[in-house]
Amino acid sequence: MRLSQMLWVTLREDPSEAEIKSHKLLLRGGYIRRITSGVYAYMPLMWRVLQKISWIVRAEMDATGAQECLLPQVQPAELWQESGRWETYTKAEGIMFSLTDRSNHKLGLGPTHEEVITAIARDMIRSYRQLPLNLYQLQTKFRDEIRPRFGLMRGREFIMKDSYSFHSSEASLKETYSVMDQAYCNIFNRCGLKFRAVDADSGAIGGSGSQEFMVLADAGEDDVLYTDDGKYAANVEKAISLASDLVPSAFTEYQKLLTPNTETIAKLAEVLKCSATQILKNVLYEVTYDSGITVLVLVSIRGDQEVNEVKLQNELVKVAENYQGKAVLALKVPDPESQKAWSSQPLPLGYIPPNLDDAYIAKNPRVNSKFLRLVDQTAVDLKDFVTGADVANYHVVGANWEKEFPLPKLVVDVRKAKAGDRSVHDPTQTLQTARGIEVGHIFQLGTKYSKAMGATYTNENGEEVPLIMGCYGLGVSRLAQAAVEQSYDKDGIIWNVAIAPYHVIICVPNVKDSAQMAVAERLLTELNQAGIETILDDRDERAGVKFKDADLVGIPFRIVTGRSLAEGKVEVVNRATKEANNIAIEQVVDSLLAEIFPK
RNA sequence: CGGGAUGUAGCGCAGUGGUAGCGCGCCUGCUUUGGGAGCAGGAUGUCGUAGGUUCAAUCCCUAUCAUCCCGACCA
Repeated sequence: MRLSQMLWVTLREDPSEAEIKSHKLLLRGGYIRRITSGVYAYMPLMWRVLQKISWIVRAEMDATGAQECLLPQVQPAELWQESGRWETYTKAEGIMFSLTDRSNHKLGLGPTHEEVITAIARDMIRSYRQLPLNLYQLQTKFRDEIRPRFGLMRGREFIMKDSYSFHSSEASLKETYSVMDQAYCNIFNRCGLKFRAVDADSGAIGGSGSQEFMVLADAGEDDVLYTDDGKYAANVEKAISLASDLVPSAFTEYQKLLTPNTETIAKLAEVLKCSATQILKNVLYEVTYDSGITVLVLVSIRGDQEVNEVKLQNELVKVAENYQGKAVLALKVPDPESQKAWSSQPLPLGYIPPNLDDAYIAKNPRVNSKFLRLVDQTAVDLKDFVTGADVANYHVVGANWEKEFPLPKLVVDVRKAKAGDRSVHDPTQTLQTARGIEVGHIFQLGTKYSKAMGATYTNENGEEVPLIMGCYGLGVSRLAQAAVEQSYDKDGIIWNVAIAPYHVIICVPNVKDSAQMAVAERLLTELNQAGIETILDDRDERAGVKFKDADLVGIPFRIVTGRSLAEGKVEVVNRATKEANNIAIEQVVDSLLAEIFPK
């Protein structure tokens, strides 16, 4: 390929729309163009990178015995209604693009493919003899994200590898799950990424065990907690830890104290000269179920701890049937405006007790007449604690469960683990924190979808039972940008050889010098014939421009057919190290073969 | 969905109640040819869109659309 014939435009300055380095570099390097929010065109260089990653993914997936297929992007609402996800994926914060066809049928653009694959499995898998089975596809996914951002990091249209496995036993599922775990590690290693596998929440996809693969980078959207011994790593959404020790309370007598201007725990602890661990914090949430019922949730938790909303949401899903629902549509901390909508009188914000009276909300038909009261495990052990007095500017001290306040019946773990906490597996280890970009997520789904959609097979005993499933996702386009986020310098991108759009770029300092061009043409042919993907910068530009552009796009090796030609040599420069060597023209191919495909 | 910001040439940005400019890029010519060259000449704009105020609006007002950022943050 010759650059003079390629549609390729680099930018000197950072586009104002980009915030993080990888996004700026991909735009400046002419790799991507934004078409609308969260939707990008992949230009020729980008497409080569994506293809490289795709081939690595295919190779590793095929090696596990998985089979590639291609499922439809246009999916009927009926399938999603069967699984129970149509509502949660299209209403409220739902992320599925949905549409209606000419005959008034509802359709959705596939954000994921559990429904489609389960429908196929239901039709095609009849016997345990066909199991286990693992199908995968590489395809564009559509998700109407609440807030697309950072270029390919969170797009509304993106490329994903997803696979789905089917089993006749939990043991078989776990075996494939662990094979996928290994395959993912192989993929990320081959792409040259620094990553970490972490315990994860399974979210709306559902199921039991799940693990995320995080590319470590400060621009990542996820917080990862881990221990230095390498034995524990988890997404903060899922992470567990030991809470700090409870400081015994000095308040032995129950009394009500005037505590003005202590709406926050920090101020209260300062005024009362007590530890935040002795305070019982009562946090109000507003949850809306898919049944349309809104419930006000009062979470009591130790003052020094915070609520993990993902864990809280999982608890709320467990009790959804009490409110005729199956799923949570929205969960939020109500702001003063929405409080007005349902409270009969102003709430004593900052001074709320765990037994906040249902009378505040009982008269409003728009919300459930009673608070749903939850208490976090950490708060159950509190003695002689401090909490709100249900009146502005007053707190009570020396309070106890079942004496002044009834202990809520629902005891849950909704505590957010944080850096510095002691680890559960080894209390001498403390949790460290890092930012990560989620590029892969593997799940043990179990029978959630097969049961909902009636995907069964006949087992050894002649019984008809639901298929046991696993699913495994990998963000191809996100991985590409994550690789950039992890590997660049002041001059531009530094691609790993395995996923670089080309291995080598030949820069001709002066295209009007026929000797330079002749050598460049010869090397272009020889290198490509040797399997080294090479591009020739034959544009009529000055050398400096070509060097800047070559650095910006990050091709791993640069050949310069310049002044060293006098000695029958060309200069070979390593993009990552900037190391330059003059190598005899005849030896260039062998030398680069050794660098690019080391034994 | 809430909050904030921005829409002016391909990109980055100025600017003004009297019909618009800078840098880079682009085109032509000459010179130059190892780290985004120099000189000379040139082209490019419904000033996001729609209303309103005004003798006059890119500028002021209203609405709308788009894009980006922050938040779904704890009593």
